[in-house]
This record gives sequence, C-alpha cells and structure tokens, in this order.
Amino acid sequence: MTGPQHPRRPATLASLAAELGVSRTTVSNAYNRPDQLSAPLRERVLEAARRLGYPGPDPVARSLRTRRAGAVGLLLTEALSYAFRDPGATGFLEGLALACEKAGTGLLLIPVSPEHSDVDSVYQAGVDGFVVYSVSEDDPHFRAVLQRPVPTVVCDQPTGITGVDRVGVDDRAGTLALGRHLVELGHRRVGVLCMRLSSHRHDGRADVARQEGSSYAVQRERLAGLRAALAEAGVDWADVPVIERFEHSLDAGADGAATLLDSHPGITALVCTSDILALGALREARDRGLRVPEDLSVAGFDGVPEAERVGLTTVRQPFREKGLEAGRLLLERGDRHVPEHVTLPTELIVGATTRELRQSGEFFSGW
Amino acid sequence: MTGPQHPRRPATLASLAAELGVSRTTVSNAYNRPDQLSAPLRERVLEAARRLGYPGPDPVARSLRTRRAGAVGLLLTEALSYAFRDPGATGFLEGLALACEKAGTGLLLIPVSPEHSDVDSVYQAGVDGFVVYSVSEDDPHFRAVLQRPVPTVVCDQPTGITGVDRVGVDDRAGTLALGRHLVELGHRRVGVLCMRLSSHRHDGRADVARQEGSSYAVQRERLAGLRAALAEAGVDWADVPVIERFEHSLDAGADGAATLLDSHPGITALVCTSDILALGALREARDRGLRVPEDLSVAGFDGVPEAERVGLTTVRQPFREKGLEAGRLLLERGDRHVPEHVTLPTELIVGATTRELRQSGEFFSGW
DNA sequence: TTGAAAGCGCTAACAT
DNA sequence: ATGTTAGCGCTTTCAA
Repeated sequence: MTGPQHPRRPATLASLAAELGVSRTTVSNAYNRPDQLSAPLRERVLEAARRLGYPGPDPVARSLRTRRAGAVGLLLTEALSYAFRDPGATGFLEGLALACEKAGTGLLLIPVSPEHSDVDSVYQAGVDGFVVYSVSEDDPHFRAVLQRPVPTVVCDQPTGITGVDRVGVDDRAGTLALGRHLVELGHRRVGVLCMRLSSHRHDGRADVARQEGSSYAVQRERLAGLRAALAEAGVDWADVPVIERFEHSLDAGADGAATLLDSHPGITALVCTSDILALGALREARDRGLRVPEDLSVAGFDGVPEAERVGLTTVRQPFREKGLEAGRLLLERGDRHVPEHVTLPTELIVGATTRELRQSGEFFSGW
Repeated sequence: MTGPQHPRRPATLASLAAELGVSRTTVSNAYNRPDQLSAPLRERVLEAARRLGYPGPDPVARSLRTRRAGAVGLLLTEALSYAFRDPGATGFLEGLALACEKAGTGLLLIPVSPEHSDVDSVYQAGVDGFVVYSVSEDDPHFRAVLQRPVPTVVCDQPTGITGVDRVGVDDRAGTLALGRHLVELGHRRVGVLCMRLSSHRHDGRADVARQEGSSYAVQRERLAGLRAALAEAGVDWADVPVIERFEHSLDAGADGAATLLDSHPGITALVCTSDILALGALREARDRGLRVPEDLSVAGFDGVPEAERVGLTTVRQPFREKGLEAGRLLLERGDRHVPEHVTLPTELIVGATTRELRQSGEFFSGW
C-alpha cells in the first residue's frame, strides 16, 4: 500500500470549485447534502476531489462555521497517563467512550501536565462540551472549564456547582453500609485510611476539621457515612484515627497502613476509602505477619476487579455506568434548561477480609 | 461555588475590542503576545474580558487561522470502549498520553462505532496528526486517515506503508525465542491459537495460505517466528494446527483451546499469540482437568500484568514504550522528511506454564 | 506600541 | 438544481 502524497498546497473547497467551474456551494453540497445536486454532478465533484487529492472539507473550518466541534473534552484529576492505570478511571472511560461512539462524537483528553501547570489546554480545546472526572473544588483547570461557554458534566466531584450536570454515586450510603457491617461483626476500634483531602500534599493524621473541610466531596461523604455507622454503635468519631495519603497507589496504601498500625496497634478493623489503598494495606498486613481477617479486618471501596479477585470486602460502585450516564447527560439532552443530578447506587460486597471479632476484647480496655 | 452564567451571545474578541475602543489586534496580543503591549493596557483588556465573560480566543477560530489544532487523533482497531479493557491497549495509551502531556497536546479518540461504519469521524477530526494503533491493512478508517494531509504514525500494523512512520516490536524474534524454548523442552506436537487473521469473522482452522495472506502483519510475524523455530527441529509447519479466533477475549481463548484440544488431543504444547487467549486457554485446560504444565504446556504473547500474576510463559513487549515512542515520532520530529521505523525488542519470559516434556512419547507415534 | 486590512476554509441563507 | 453573498472568530503582515 502507498501512503500519503500530500501536495505542497493542499486543495481546498474553493480551488476544487474553480477547477470544476462550479460554485463552492455545489462542492460543499456534494459532501454535506447529496440530495441537493444531481448524482452525475456529485460524482464529477467527488472524482475531481480524488484526482486533486482533496480530502474533503477542512474539519476546523467547518467547525468554525457550524459551531460544532464534534468532540467532547475530558478533564481528569491527575495526569492523563495516570487514568489508564487506575481501574476505576478506566471503567469510567470505557462507559464514556461507549456513549461517545454511539453519538459519533470524538473524545478529547485534555493534557494536564504536572510540569507546565498552565490552564491553556482547556482554552485550546475545540469541543462542544466537557466532562470533568473527579477533580478538586479548587482545581484551576476546572475553573477554566467553567469559563468556557459549553455545557459541562461533572462526575463525582466537585458537588454543588450550580448550573452544571452531575453524575455520582451514593458514597455515604456505601460506607454507612460498610460501617454497619463492621459494627455487626463487633468491631469498635476502627482505623481509617483515606485518599487526599486537599490538593496540597499532606500525608498523615487528618483531624475532624480537616476531614470536614476537605475539597473532595467524595472523601467527605465516605468518611461521613462511616462516621454515622460508628456513631450508631456509640463510637466517638474523634477517637477514630484517620490517616490521609496524597498518592493513590498500592505503596501509599501499604505505607499508610503501616503508619496506622504503628500508632494504633489496637485496631481490629481497617477501613480504606479506596480498593487500591486497601490492597496496599493488605500487603502491609501480610508483610508484618498479621492475618486477615483473623487478626485484622480490612475493607475498601470501589469494587475494582483486583479487589474482587482477592475477595476484598468493599463497596462496589458502577464505574462504567457513571461514564455512560455522563455521556448521555452531555450528548443526549436537547433540553438543558434544568441541571440534572444523577446518583447511582452502591452495593456492599462482603468478601473474605472482614470477620467477626473474636472475643479477646477483655485484654484491651481502650486504645 | 457558582457555575457558568453564559450569556446568550458570548463575547468575541471583536466585541471586546469595540467595547474598549481598541483594535482587535490589541486584544489578540493581550492573550498571545503579552510583550507587544503595555502592561496597563493588557490589564485593562483582561479586566474587561473578565467583566464581559469573555473566555479568551475561540479555539476553533484560532485553529483555523494558525493551522494548528493542538491535538492528535488516535485511531484504534476496535470500538473505542474495547481499548480500555485491553491491557495492552491501555499500556500503549498510557505511554501515548504521557507523550501528549509533555507536549501539551490533546489526544482525540476517534469514535469507530460498529454501528454506523461511516468514516466521517476521521474526516471530522480537527487534529495535527494521527496515531493509528494496530489496525488491518484494509481498514477503511485507516484509508481515510491516509487521505488527511497530516503526519501519521502507525503502531504495530499495518506495516509497509510508505511515507508513514511506524513503531512496533520484534514479533518474529519473540515467537522464535518462544518456539525454541518449547523445542528445547522437547515439544514437537504443538498447537497454535491465534488472533484474527482478517477483518472478516472467521473462527476455526487457518491453513498456511490463510496465515500468509493475513492482513494483520503482527499475526503473520508471530506465526512465522514460531514456524521458524519448529522448522529448526524438523517439524513441518503444515502439520501444526492453527486455530483462529475473531474475538479477543478469555472466552475466545477458552473456546479456541477447546476446539484445538478436541481435534488434536495429542498436542503437548499450546502456543497462543496473545496472553488474553492464553489465559482463556488456561481456564479451559483447567476445566477439562488438564494439568498445566504437567499435561500441557501453555504460552502466550504480550506480557500483560495478569499473565505475570499467574506465571504464564510469554513474550513480553513494551507497550508503554511503544506509546511514548509513537508520541515522540509524531510530536517531536521537526524534520519529517524521511519516514522513521522503530522496532522495540521483545523478551521471552519463562513462567510456570511450560515444562520439559516427560518421556511418554512412546505411547503416541503421531497425531 | 497600536491599528487597518486581508484572509484561514467553510456553510447557510437567500437568490435564481 | 445551482450560484451569490456574508460572514463564523481569529491572527498576522504591514503600516502608522
């Protein structure tokens, strides 16, 4: 096969029209409204195009004219490349891509380099709308997206943005169910490992004020749900150690669990606000000879495939459906007067990493 | 926080200029060439922009004028959504995204719906170049990409397109090493399970003519490498059963393995041209009570994480690096006179699914 | 430092 | 069924 032989000066619609001695409209119609001209004429136009190597109307010029880009932009929290490693994000992407495919719309991934932190990429994106996936309330790229005069759909967070559609899951209900599960099993001394609570790096203990002031609604909600469940059992949340990790990785999970287990060796259950962190915690527990669930119960959140494989107790959320729904919200809503908020359900998955507390409580009276 | 309050008629650069009583050039310069006007004037412009809700120059209009879209298009074989489930593809995407981030370039995923098989999406894409990931030689979308007057980089296949850069891996060397490994272990009766050889569905035996006529160079190469290794041991390739599966999934792998094991119960080793297929084959072997590697050796190709986890013997290829390299080829080459071809190495990973053939050969004299 | 003029390539009224 | 006329919103010589 032979590749492209692009002439110096690519043919344009106008040059084609001139060549053929017809008007530009006719050429345009040949591509966009085949019914507006006779079949023979159309064939003549297309033939000439082939001969001159005219690849059809320039997409950018057409977009300018029609005010349609035929693409939606996707803004992700982290560096773009991270998204392809995060199982939750890939699930979401799969759903969103599916929706785009159905609509014949392109999906433009907005580059968010950690290096040049300029917000230009958002202003440069030729798109008909944006999907924003789980970013901080104070994310500068997100602020830039809001400036753009195109519809926007937020997934997960931030919440409470007026005039913007949102799709999320019931995080609070998820950890509420998870917390009750642990309470039923007899756990009272619970430790928590959570994801970043602010866009500034902070690794370590997060007190209640920090939790409540987090710029990440998802984490706030998950902590609140757990808190509510423990409150039902009379556990004072202020006594529950919450360790925060900025990074979201197995290593961060292991490291965070180590910190928690060192400072609070008496905990009987460790709740992580993500499966990735929980999987890391599992590794750390194993590394220090703790048996799960005999010596320590561990739970996560998300229901990613890897968690399912190892039988992690977790809260499953429908990533793919979130993506589909976000796409639907952006692409299929003709009437977008009233912002729509969609909250999908979560489901407690009881795995093999949580177990009833054996009655050794008499050995410890407190922390 | 408050969302967007977009006026009916969004402000334009011209309207801003009029409002301020300056020329359009000045407003344009305020954004694009800050050094071309006084700081106070620039501030006045930006302030007015803020006040009027002007989000900065329209990206599409700018692209038309500058002839730069600030994005590269990505064309994938399968439906877009499939790519996020295929571990090889996500690895590649991660690398490519990384390269795009570094360059501040967007990555536009081209929708290739199985439903509307129109090639429009390719012509509609406002991009400065294309990356094509592993498509068939006769893929209509790929043909469309070649029409577009922008640089293109092909990953893996098709090969032999003149005037187009390409990055791939040494597939043939990979299966050659794998084949020799099996030969050394004493295997002579080998069965093969390969991915689709044409863009038309075909499930079943693929004879040599079909193999050699495949429109997928990667499969051709992998089969050729294995063939060469077996030839060294005097095995006639025409006797080696090659089963083809159109779908690329665990189920297809299991199903293909079943077909192969039913028709050729005497094989001692099963080579799959992808890990996904091999993992499916492993499942099938287990389901029918075959022990791997005691009763059957199984090998794959790709080196995806899941394969590593289960200790599959395979050929590892650097997906991420392929993506990075593709991005580099497209984005960092000022001089693109001579098409560049990059071939990355593969590496044989001997796992726990292949083993020396125990000497029970006397029971079988042939197939 | 600022402004005027000339398109980038195309589509969509509105004619004819 | 085909052509004429106006821009879409912007950047970029070039001149002031």
